[in-house]
Amino acid sequence: MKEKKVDIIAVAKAARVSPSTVSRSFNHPELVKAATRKRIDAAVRRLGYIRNRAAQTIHGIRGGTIGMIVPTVDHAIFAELIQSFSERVEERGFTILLASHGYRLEREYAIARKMLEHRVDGMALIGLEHSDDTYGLLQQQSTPTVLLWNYSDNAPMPCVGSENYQAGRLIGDHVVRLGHRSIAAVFPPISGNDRAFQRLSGVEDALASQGLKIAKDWRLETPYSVAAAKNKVAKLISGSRRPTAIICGNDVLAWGALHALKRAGVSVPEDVTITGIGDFHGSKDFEPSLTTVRIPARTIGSRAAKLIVALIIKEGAPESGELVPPELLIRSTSGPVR
Amino acid sequence: MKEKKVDIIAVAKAARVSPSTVSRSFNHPELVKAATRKRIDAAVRRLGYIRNRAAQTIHGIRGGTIGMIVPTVDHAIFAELIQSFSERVEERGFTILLASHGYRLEREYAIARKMLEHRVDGMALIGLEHSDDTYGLLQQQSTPTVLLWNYSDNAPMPCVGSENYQAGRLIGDHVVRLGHRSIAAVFPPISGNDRAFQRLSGVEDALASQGLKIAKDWRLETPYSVAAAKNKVAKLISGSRRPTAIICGNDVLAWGALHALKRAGVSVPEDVTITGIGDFHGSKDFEPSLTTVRIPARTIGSRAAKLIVALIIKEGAPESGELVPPELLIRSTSGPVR
DNA sequence: TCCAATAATGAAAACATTTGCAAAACTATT
DNA sequence: AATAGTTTTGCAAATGTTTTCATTATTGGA
Repeated sequence: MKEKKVDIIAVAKAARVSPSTVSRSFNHPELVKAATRKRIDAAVRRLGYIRNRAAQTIHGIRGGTIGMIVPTVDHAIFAELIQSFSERVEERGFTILLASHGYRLEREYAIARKMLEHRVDGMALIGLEHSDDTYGLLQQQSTPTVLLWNYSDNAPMPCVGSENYQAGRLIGDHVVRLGHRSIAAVFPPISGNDRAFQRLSGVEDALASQGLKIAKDWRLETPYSVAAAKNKVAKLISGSRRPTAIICGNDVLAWGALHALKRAGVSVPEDVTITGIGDFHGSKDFEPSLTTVRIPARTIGSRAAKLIVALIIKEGAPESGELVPPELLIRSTSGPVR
Repeated sequence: MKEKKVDIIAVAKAARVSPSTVSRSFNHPELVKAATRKRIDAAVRRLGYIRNRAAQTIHGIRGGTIGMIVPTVDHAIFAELIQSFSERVEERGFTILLASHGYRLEREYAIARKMLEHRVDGMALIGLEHSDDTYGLLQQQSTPTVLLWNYSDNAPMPCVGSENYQAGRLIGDHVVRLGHRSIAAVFPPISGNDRAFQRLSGVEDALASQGLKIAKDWRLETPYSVAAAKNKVAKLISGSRRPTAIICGNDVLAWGALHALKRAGVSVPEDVTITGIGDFHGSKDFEPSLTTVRIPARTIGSRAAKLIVALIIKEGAPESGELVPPELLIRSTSGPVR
């Protein structure tokens, strides 16, 4: 029966002050006498009062939420990114409103709109490829936005990330430098996924610089999963000709490849070189330890968090974004062609 | 300069109707004439108007957000859970407000409070172990809440998950049934982690039923990471005596163990049996394929989503929660003691 | 003790909506 | 053409806060 709604007025009554004073006691505590404040706090506790952010958001006050839209959360790499981003952003008093679009860009637009309805203070999107509608929406509302994961000098909005092209290039160069000429590639579908597309371009250009090319039937496309990659690669190596190197679009696919090879009794790197991209948790400790390109998700996440917060509270923010360079990690799964 | 704030009144003016009509056209479209609605829609588009959810939340209307607090997002298993939960919840028009507490229960309370300030429509927490304050808060505010991941008949709130004790028991029984007597365990820290604690209890009871016990120095505690587990296990097997089975608290730790063993040239399962818990993506396709207990994260996530939505929109919801049984998966890393 | 500062509080307007109720505009029926 | 009914619309009050401005209380000199 005590189900009376407890709002700031109820608190005011209980503390025998006016609502204004209660409000002030929250937002500008230095303006209210210590004794009064104590009385108010007591009332708050006694009544179990919880402030209504919605009501203050209405006054143009920041709500303290940042919208984040990712393709999916259950890829190791996004999970890492989300974690570091949200940690950093929480430290500064923000909470993230998270949603996933499953690689469907129209979904992304719809979600962004919804988040704007909730009056998020800022937005974080993955990658540089978004629908014109999405870009238009964000621009028109002039919502502080940061693009994560990918970096490009001429991105339409501040971005923090690596050049995925560069990552592909690094690994491609490494592989050709080892003398490989029969090279296969295993990549995720590239539609709606500019990261994958650019990595692949980087790899292709690296090969092309030596006049090399990936044969059509060695250009495998598989969903992001160990199982799928393992399958595809198992089939690949059972063929009559076998590549001497398999470049994978990310570490998860590389793990799949490694398992397929182990199962088939093919030794790595003696018989086949395998490479990944990403340097996910676990890649270093895989046996054999995976050669890959490190794209530092945690660093990106926390730099991006810092940037978006700066943009939101406008402290002469560097609107430009930040390039976090990828790094080639030569470990045990790659070796000279025998 | 067109920077005029565009609110419902601006739209009303542009469409030459009253604000009430605009509002109605959004919330009860059937009450406004088709022609008028069209005019309003046009105005909305022209002005780039975006509704202000905060202003409607104030009227007691549901905001369409569900708060979700997890220990961390970058553990494979939570990522999977979050993904399936959020997918299902988004289908029904909700968005999740996500935060992580890093296994610190006081943080969880603070976050929960903040989410309540944002007037989330419901809350989702991981596990059954929460501070009294948190439970009290949720109860007092009578916020629809669901506890994910763990199930217990006498949980104080509806929960959807598996009995982690049961999971531990299954794997423990399996291992002793294979004849193992020298058994080691590798588990994550159990403080603030009731899941891990219960799994371990299950395992211990299984062993105890045969009069077995895990030696103190074979009871390894390691953070959730392949690297850490690999390290610990490498040290373990280099000792003079070596266990014939290593039970790991989750699949990630088991992967670490497997890599350590491979590195040391110990064969699995001939020399040592390894088991995990969780059945994460990739465990089945590991070489050798990991024996584990499946705790179906996706199923749990989507059932929980369904439940919380039901609780929110009160459709005679089954307040009780749901038990999703774990399942023993005997694969290639476990075998009879030699 | 009185006055001027200064500190603390309250009243009322503002914020962007929704909604109950009443008025206005249509339709159909005679 | 008038009436009764029905559909659309607008007015005004309400929602839970914050904030500006004015008012009251307190304090420190003289």
